[in-house]
Amino acid sequence: MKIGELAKLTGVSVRSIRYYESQGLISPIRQANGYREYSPLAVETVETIKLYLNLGLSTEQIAGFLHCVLKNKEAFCAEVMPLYRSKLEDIERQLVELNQIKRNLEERMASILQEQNESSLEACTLENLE
Amino acid sequence: MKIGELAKLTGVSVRSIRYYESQGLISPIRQANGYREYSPLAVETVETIKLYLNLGLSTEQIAGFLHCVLKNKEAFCAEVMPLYRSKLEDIERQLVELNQIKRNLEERMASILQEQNESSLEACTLENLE
DNA sequence: GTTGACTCTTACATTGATGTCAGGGTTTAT
DNA sequence: ATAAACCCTGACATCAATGTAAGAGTCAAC
Repeated sequence: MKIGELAKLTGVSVRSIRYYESQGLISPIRQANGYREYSPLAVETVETIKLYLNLGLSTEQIAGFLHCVLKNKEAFCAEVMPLYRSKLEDIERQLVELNQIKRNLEERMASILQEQNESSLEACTLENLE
Repeated sequence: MKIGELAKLTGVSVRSIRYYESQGLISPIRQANGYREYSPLAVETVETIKLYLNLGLSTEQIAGFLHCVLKNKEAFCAEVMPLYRSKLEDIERQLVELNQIKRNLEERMASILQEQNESSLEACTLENLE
């Protein structure tokens, strides 16, 4: 099949499929006219790439084990587990950082609201005294 | 003071201070020789910029309220609270997304470990039968 | 044989704060 | 007066996947 059809079948843009090729993730043969020709298996390949990209892995990381996981179960690809571990550590670091920022934001918001309340209380008191 | 001194006092690189200026966050006067001249108050300005950057706000957003918060308490700067709210929403979206990815990763890791365990159990059984 | 729908390659844009470098002026201390 | 240390502007690089567009070739249908 041609690249446009592969794009439709997978929901991935033509641009992205060509990019995956430039990163060594997929290698279509070329027809006499220069068009890329994909086997039906390419659909699974692209779906697999999508899956790993959605897990936050980079194309470079995916390139390291894609061949293996297309032929075997993940459990038999030794490269996968260490990547998952380090990705998980990344994510946990990001979660810590985001939660820290979140707490800081919430504290600042709370203190703004408190100051505003105090101001309106003052105002009310003044009004009451008048 | 000159830019190098301001950089040392604040721990912010000269490059970044110039960048803040290009974004309209700080406006030193120029000496006859073209050098930037900062008042002592610039230290507080840069520290304040740092604080908001660390909260994840962009220089563009900071530009919208920096003048106000340098003169008043945050609670009196109407622009601040809406920004905090939308930033908090951003962060909560990111937390949801990261947690989703984390769960997916952990599931995949668990199933890999399980398959590997099953494999080694099989192996052991075979050995025992020999 | 012409038009429309594909395809090709190449290349720039996106995002945003920061690093770094080049080429050139200024100041300060020796 | 010279060297070291500073300052200036301008510009490119970073990260990474994707969008977009130009200019050109191919193919199918009418």
